[in-house]
Amino acid sequence: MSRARTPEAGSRGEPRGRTDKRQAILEAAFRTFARDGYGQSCVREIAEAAEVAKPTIYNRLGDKETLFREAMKAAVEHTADRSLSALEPLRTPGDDIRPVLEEAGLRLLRSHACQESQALRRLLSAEAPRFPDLLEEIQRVGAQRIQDALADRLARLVLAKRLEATDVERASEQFLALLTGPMELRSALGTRAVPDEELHSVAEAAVDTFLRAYAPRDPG
Amino acid sequence: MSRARTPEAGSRGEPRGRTDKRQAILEAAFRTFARDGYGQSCVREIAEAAEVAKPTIYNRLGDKETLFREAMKAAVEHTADRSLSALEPLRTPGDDIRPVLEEAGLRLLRSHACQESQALRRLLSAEAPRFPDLLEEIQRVGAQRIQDALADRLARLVLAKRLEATDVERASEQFLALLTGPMELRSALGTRAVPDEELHSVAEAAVDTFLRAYAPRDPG
DNA sequence: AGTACGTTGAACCAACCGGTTCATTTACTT
DNA sequence: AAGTAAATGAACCGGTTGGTTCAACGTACT
Repeated sequence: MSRARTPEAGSRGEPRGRTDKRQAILEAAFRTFARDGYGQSCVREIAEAAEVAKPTIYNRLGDKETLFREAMKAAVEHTADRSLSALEPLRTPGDDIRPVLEEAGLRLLRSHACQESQALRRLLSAEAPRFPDLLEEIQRVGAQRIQDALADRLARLVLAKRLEATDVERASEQFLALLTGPMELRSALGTRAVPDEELHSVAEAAVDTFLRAYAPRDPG
Repeated sequence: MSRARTPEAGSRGEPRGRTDKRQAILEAAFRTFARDGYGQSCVREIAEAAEVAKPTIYNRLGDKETLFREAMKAAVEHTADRSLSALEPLRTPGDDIRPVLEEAGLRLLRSHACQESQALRRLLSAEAPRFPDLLEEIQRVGAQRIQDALADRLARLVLAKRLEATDVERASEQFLALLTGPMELRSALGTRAVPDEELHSVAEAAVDTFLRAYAPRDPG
């Protein structure tokens, strides 16, 4: 039961069975960094958590700094994909757009409030001054992409006269702000797990305010 | 020109000239922690930045950890006071409440976007898992107090029929979310200075949406 | 003048960390 | 079965860190 975690990775195309170890290292590194912070983490502990020898880490990733970078990049792909898929309901709005907005909002919030996502933001925020390029890249494939995708969805709704927004970028930004803004305090900067009912009520309140501001005024 | 930085501190009442040194240490510590992070900062550098000998730090603050705690607590008092004073305009609303909301919003945003405040949030977010009690205290005297004070102001406006809100806590939370939420991306997690015009436009957009959602519907 | 206290610099300590080397073992390829 | 490449553990290295000790110094009170 020591290793052999391979789920069903084809392991073909890659030079050897190395991708398996690499992934294990990156996951353990992210967990360790998230728990102790970059400066307080030591490679030995990461190696232990990954059930891997220390030289293996340096062979595959060469450096504590690149180890950190790769672990962060791997983490953002997980979370961003999940957030993007949360926007799917907006593709098929019903008679009333409120339900799909609430559904999308709730799923965005769940993705935003999950442990991995919170740890990613905490770590990124912490090391941002020392890794400006990493910050730029992660913001681009993370938050920025979500905001742009949401703006696309909102633009469709505006064209269909289901929303009234002169600036969909602004609307997208504010919708996300209404969702994630309140989470900062409620989740204690990402250190407390927020129950799902609370996410639900935050999403509901966000959609409510959003619709009051952006729903078409019927008698116009 | 080596030391003698005392601006005009009376240095009377305190046991010795110690408060002066203590403050210098705390400020230098905060600057160093903000620049390098907690784990990467070393006490020697802090001592140099404070123009103080290393044993002096250990004499006065005993520990790197308590040094960090005290520096953080000192920083939050600065920033929280400034944010609280930003709410003053709401005490004297004119015929239209929009101008005072925009004024308060802009001042909140300026306080939120200043370097010290951003560094404080970054550091707090970074070390939150390791200092849960510190996080709790700072949130209480910082963000939570602002949100409560704003809720008080909004409650007055509701009573005066200038706003329509069934839940002023929620309204306060969302007003702050509309202000600070968009800043996360725009300020690159607090590492980029945001020009004042941009703060102005964010505040304007926030107030606009807020009023659309919470202004009394005249023909009701 | 004397004393008590805080500051200072320097040296010191034990522990730890990032990173490397190397001989040995494991496992896959042909 | 032979060969190759990766993984392993252990030891090792130079550098840094948090924290302490100590003798010398300055300064404020009495």
